[in-house]
Order: sequence, then C-alpha cells, then structure tokens
Amino acid sequence: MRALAAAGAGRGSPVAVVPVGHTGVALAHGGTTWAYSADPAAVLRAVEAAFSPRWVWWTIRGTGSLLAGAGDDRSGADAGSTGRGLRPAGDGGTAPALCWDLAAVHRVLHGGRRDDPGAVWAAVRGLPPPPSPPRHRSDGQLDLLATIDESPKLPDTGDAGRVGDDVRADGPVGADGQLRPGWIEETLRGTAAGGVDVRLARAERFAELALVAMAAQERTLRALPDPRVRPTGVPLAVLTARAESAAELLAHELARRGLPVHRPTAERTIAGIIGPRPRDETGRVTARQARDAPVLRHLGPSVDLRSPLSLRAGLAAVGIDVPDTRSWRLTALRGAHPVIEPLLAWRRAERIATTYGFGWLDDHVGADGRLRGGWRGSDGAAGRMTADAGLHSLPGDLRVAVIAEPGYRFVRADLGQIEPRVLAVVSGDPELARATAQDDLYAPVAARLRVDRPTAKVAVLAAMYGQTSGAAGQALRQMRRTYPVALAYLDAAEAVGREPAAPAGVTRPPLRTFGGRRIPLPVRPDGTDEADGARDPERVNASWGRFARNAVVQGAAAELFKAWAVTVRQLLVPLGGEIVLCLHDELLLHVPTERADEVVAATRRALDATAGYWAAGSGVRFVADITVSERWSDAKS
DNA sequence: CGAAAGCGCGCC
DNA sequence: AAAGGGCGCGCTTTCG
Repeated sequence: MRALAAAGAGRGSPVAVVPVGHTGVALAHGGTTWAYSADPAAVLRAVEAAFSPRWVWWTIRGTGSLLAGAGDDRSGADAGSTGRGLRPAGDGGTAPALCWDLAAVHRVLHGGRRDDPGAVWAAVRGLPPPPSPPRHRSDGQLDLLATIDESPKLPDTGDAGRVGDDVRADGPVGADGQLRPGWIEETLRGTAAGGVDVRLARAERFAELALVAMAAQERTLRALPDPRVRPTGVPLAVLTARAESAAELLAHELARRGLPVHRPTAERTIAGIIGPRPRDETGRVTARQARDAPVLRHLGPSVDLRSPLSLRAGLAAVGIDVPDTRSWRLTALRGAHPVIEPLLAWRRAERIATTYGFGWLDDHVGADGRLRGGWRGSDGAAGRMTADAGLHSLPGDLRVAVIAEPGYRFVRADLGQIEPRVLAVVSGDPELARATAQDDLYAPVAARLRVDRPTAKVAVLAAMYGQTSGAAGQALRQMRRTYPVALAYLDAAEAVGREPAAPAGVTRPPLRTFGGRRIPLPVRPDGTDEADGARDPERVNASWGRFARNAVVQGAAAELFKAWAVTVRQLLVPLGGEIVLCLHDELLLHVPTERADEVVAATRRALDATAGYWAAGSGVRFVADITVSERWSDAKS
C-alpha cells in the first residue's frame, strides 16, 4: 500500500484491478503495477480506505466477487465465492465510491449488448469486433469473466514458477492488434502455464491494458459531437460514463442484497388469490381444473385457455369474433357475453399461479426473507436497468408483502413525470420547460392545449411513444403547434430511426441520447434487416422510427435516474441505509427507522445536485415524491 | 429433440 | 387509413 501512495495515488485517480480466481489480484496505477496472491479483498479494502481511487475494471461480472461483503453474505447470489471483499454500504464498512466499468462505458459508446474484453479492446483500437468468446451461460449472456467464479483457487504458497519467457513469448495482443482470447481466459481463470508469479504477472499486464482502454474511452467521450460541458468543466458524456459505471456497481449490490419480503404475508396474499398451496402434483392439477372450470362452463371442455389459438376459436364459437384475445380487447366486450368476466378473472389468477405463485416464492425468496434476482445496469436498447425474478413487474397486489425489517423503514422516492421533463431538457423547448415549474406538469399543458388533463397526458405520452391514433392523434396536432421544439426533436429522432439506408458511401452520425449513449439501430441497406426481412418494409421502418423516438427520451430519463440513484447510494452509506429496488423512476430505500428523516432530506439533496448539473441551463425543474412507510404498498403514489 | 418465435401480461 | 416505447416471464406453437 505504501508503494501505491508513493506512486501518487489519490482520491479519484484510476486504479485498475484484475482478479485472478479468488486469491489473486493485480492492481495497476500510472506506470506501476502490483500483484497479490493472498487475501486480495483485504488489499482492495485498504486501498479504498486510504485513497478512494476510481476503480477500473473490465466488467463488474467476476470482479464483483471481490467486492462482496464479508459480514452479510447470506445471499447465495455469490455462491461459491469466498465472500471476502469491500464491505457494502450499511454494515459500517467501506463501499467503493468511484469506478470505471470498461464494459459499461463501451456499451454507452457503441450500443448493443456485447461488452467482453475482446470487444472493448478492439473498439478502443479502432479494430473490428473479434469473434464472440464462448458462452458459459444458458441465457445467452456473454459472460467470460464469470468463469473465474468457478475457477480453481490459486495456491498461496509453493508452485512458484519462473516469471519470464512464457509470459513475454505469449503476450496479450496478437499480430492483428486484437486481444488474444485464450490469453484473456487463461489470465482470468488463473490457468496459464507456470506458477503463481507467472499468472499474477499476466494479470498485472491485463490491469495495465485496462488503464490504456479507460484513457482511450475517455478521449472518445470527450470528442463526441455536442459535448455539453457541465459547470464542473466536464462534458456530460464523461459524467454519463461515470454514473453508468457506478450503476453497474449498484446493480451488483442489488443482486446480492435483495428486496425484503415478509414470507408469511406473501404466502397469505397468494393463497387469497389462487387458493392454498397444493400439497403435491395431484393437488396442482386439481387446483388448475378448479380455476379453469368457471370459464370452460361457457366455452366447453375442449378449449385450451392457455392456447391463444384455441381460446380465440372457442370465443368465435360462442359468437365473439376478435383478432386477438388481449385483455383490453376483451374488457371492451364486457357485458356482451357472460364468459368475458370469468375469463378476465381467470387471466389474473393464472398470472399469479404461474409467474408469481408459490413456486416463484420458493425460487426467489431466500430464508432471510430477501427476494433476489439478477440485475443489470442497462438494457440493450435505451439503457434502462433490468432485473430478473419479476423484480420489475411485481403485481401491485403482492406489494403488501414487501415489508421493512424490524428497526427499518422504507423510503420510497419517485420522480414525478420524469419523461416529459426530460423531453423539455433534451429538446430545449422553452414552452415545455416553463410547464415544468408546476408540480403537475400536465395541468399547464392541458391549459395551453385547451383540453382536459387526461387528454393532455395522453397527448404527451403519445408524442413520445409515436402513437398517432385515436383521441391522442387529435391532441397531438395541438401539441405540435404549442411545443414545436420538443416535437421537432422527437421527429428528428424518428427520422433517423426509420431511415432505411444512408446514401451509399455516406455515414451518418449514430443516434445518441442526451447523455451520449448510442442507441442501437439495425443496418438496413435495402430497407429491411435480416430479422425483419419477411415483414412489410414500411411497417418495419415505422416501428424503428417509434423505437428511436421513444429511446431518446426513455434513455435520457434512464441516465438522469441512474445518476440520481448512484448519488443516493453514496449519501446512504453514512446513514446506514441501502437501496433495495430501482424501478425506472422510483427508488426504494431500506433505512434505519431513526434515520428515515435524514434519508428523505439526503434523497432530495441528491436530486437537486444531480438535476443541477444534468439539466444545467435548461430551466427545467425535477420533482420527487418521497414517503416513509413500513410497507411498499403503503407509500402513497 | 431443443431452440426460437409468438402471444399475452405484469410493471415502468 | 392506420400507425404505442422498454423489460422479463411463462405458456404454446413452430422451426431447424
């Protein structure tokens, strides 16, 4: 550690880290590298405590196991990990504050999902992406670094090989300039030929390359068109990169931490909807038949309610002709036939039974009463966070079971009308910016459009989603006259999205969000892309147009939300609180009861600080609704 | 046979 | 004339 200090590490200075299995780690800072083969997590803790550096990693996957807390690793989410690492916020230890996730920043710059080290390296070198590394997971995620979680541990002593020839003769970069896939894998798994010293020396080299890649990414971010330099002197895209990196860290913590769920309440709630937990397979079949019976009484026993095809035919047989069987379509036919009502009830119950039933509880709620699923800091489209295990689609009925633990409260904070406010910022529409002065933005919009509030809301949402039919279409024309700057911004995005092909030889700048994230659009040289080749080209283009129109708003909103969330994450550390859920425009915090008021204030401060730089100069106001409660469902919305 | 697509729906 | 974005999940049907 003294060596690191001597080398000039200080708060915010980059320190790259590469794990080698679980008992080896290499750090790089400036022109110096260090390798450790014993208790690497302790090394990281000490460095964090002493310097608060900006941690640089190729990706949180794999590296994250080093960050797992020592004291409360009860999750199973890091099963197989030795569980030693930087302590998470809330248990009195240190949480890494600053980081740079090369994979996350790569996705910001280039779009898409691919973010393995080989792809990141190729991009910073201006090379074409190399072939994808082998997949290790059944879900299709590229997950090379995760392999270290299953790798054999490095012995701490003995087995000391020669540092030397085999390292130099087998370097990381091939003749084509690409990282050598085998080298990456061997380095991360710690399976390179030779002893501990050899393997750690390789990791040192990999850490040095991480610093090279980081510098290149930051240069690229600074060189993006329309730099939007913030009051701190830093372009917004660089701030986006930092926030997106921290969001990956937050996602990792959310996956480990889980959402508090009161199991008995959850069991009772589910039973109240679909009946008691079946004892065995026979019981399950019986319960299923009992659910189906009230509907099949009208349709006959041969109809398979779970097959849309069969259901549609069955409905037609009783005189109900529908193009599909979606519930909004059936709702419109309420009263037309006695089957509709029980069918809709069946759908709701079936949802609970299949997706959010006892099986779901057993699969995802741990013995500690925490609902856990995987989290990712950004999706492949506009960059929202995603979560598994139904964490982002928990039915309202089940939220009564999300109960704070004894001595704790939830602080629920959600951003009001974030998307239209974001639209005001990114488009620079002065009239829409004026409307954001109100707590309820739709009130002044309704006044200006001379429609009622519900119509105004539909019109605004329709403008952002690309809907033009129905009542929304009428109000949309009025929107266009009243907020021409905002609408022109959306129209421009749509035009890029639906443009099937740039003129030959002309490359257009890619579509980016306000914060600089590249929005992935398919290359369609002849008006279609491979996946949609069979579909009507105009429909395909229109669809991509709507996607782009929405993505510039949804994506920018996601960036502001995440920048806010990671700021809250930091402010919660000294208050002993934790973020337990991120829901696109809403944060759920689990905090000591006696600190709840302080957390509320800190959450507001975080929004003021974040919006202050993110929306600097726009005149746009952001508002948060913040409530304290014991149950998620009790927080007013 | 397993993988992928399509449907429908929960949430935002 | 019509044209609604994103995600994950479980089910059925179809593809290869």
